[in-house]
Amino acid sequence: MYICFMGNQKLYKGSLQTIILKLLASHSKMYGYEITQKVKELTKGELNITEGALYPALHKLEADGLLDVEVAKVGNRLRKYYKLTERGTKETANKLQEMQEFLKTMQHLVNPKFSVE
Amino acid sequence: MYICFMGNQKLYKGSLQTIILKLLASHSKMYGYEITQKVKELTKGELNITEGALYPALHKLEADGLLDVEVAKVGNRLRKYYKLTERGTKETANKLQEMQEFLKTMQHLVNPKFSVE
DNA sequence: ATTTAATACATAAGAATTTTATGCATAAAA
DNA sequence: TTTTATGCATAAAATTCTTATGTATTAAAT
Repeated sequence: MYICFMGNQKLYKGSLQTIILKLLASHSKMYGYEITQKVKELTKGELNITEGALYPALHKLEADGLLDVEVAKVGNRLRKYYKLTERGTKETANKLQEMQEFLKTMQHLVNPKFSVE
Repeated sequence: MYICFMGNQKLYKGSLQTIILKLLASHSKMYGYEITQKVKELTKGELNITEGALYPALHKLEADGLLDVEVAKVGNRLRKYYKLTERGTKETANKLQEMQEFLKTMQHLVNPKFSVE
């Protein structure tokens, strides 16, 4: 199921990596499907990460040495648990700082209070 | 000149249209180069809109009926002044609301205060 | 009992948006 | 007088995401 009904979904472009890293900084160990559900929950359904975006992103973060993977078998089903590497932890701090900067800047740019300057 | 040295430039992906529309809502009439300079000023150099992104974006907004264009000759040089159409004004309100929603959601997602839930 | 929905992974084609790289031209400043 | 700033434009490549599939197990609903 890949229902993306939100009109502003495209605003999230570029922030997926940061979201994943932040979640793993908070939860220490998560698997893909769990991440999608947690994001959906935390955003009250506003953001639905699709598998087509999530899995390639996880693979890239792993390839970049920011995540370690650990395969687990639950019942008869496969799970891939991801967690931050040391480098991943450092990079998370950087990305979160950049995100805060971005949010602050955008907040200022679109602030209804500022008019003609 | 297309110097984009900011590391988090990619976070702005998807928000260019909204930025342009908001500026035109505040300034009533602007030309392309002016927009790049105003954004650079307002963001203290954090965001540098490149021409390769700006001009196609302006053309698309015009094609979508959100902007009207008016050509002016200043000295011997050309300027294309853009302003919001009626539809553009409505769409700006929508996009700004979506942006506020996005910023609020992201703020919550990356808030350092929230940890394991 | 059996179909549907949820869980869990994956990838590939296409779309959208942006960066990078040019190109042209005028005006101001070094 | 060469460089920088102003002012427009487009095209190739990169990036990132959506959409569309594919496979398979488990739980829930009919």
